[in-house]
Amino acid sequence: MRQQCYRIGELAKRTGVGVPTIRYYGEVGLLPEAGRGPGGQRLYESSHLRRLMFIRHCRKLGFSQEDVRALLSHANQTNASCKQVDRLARRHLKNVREKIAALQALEQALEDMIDGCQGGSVEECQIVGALTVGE
Amino acid sequence: MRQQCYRIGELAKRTGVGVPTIRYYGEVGLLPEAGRGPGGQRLYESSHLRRLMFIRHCRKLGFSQEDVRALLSHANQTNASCKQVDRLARRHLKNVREKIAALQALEQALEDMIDGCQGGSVEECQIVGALTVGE
DNA sequence: ATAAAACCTCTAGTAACTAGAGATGCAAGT
DNA sequence: ACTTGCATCTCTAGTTACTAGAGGTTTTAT
Repeated sequence: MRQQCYRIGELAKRTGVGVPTIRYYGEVGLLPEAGRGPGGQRLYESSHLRRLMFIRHCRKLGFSQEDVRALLSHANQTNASCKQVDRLARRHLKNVREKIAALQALEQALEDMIDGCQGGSVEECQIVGALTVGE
Repeated sequence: MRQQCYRIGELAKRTGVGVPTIRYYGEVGLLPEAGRGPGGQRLYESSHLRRLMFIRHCRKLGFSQEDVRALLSHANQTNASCKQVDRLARRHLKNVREKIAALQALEQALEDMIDGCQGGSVEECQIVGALTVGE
């Protein structure tokens, strides 16, 4: 009645997280360190698998490592209210929206710059001009 | 008939680039190293001022350091065609648009997650659920 | 038995700065 | 002349989140 064990490569395949990255997560404490086999290899259990999946989803959604830590600690207190989780998600959404807005402004500026360019020499180039004078 | 000279703090004030960043740009070769005064202080000339402005505008538009290097070298060959510059700007615009699209997908995913959350305990929280099961 | 694949540790590199320590330089006030 | 205080200097290390590589051991398959 022993637990199912995965070696690091197996875990990598099942989660889509690279092998070095898994080791790295162990080092920085995102993923508890695994037990070791006789030859020194890491042996992970299904709890690791679940946790690593969770981490991967968070990272895919762009949460920072710090956020992931917080989310993990909240997610494991099953009885607590999910207010904190909600708050974190909303804050992150706000960040994402701000980034989008900034990038859209950038997009506009680049479009204007490119539209102004008629070809020709650098001397007359609107792009270079815009970058030189700016603002 | 000597050139106007700026010390690093003055340059920082005029360009809005931080003092350590200016020194850093010197180190990595984005900005030519300045001459030194008797006490060893950097003394910049108006050419530095112009170049630093150019760099700052580029960085504000999100060009990478590598891009800035390329833009600078093109901008200084005044007779060359501005094709390269145009190409760089377009490539960058493409990157920006891709980033926007990715972030918008993210935004949607986060909105869905947050909308599903009814408050209550972590155990029933849709956010935690989504992060755990994912995909 | 041997060869290949997977694993191990450790160090260093990425981008683009930012922060800090500890030592001078310089201009102004007493 | 002296002191105060800000600006500047050099140098090292830290940030984020990994990724790459060297060089060695273990496991697995033939």
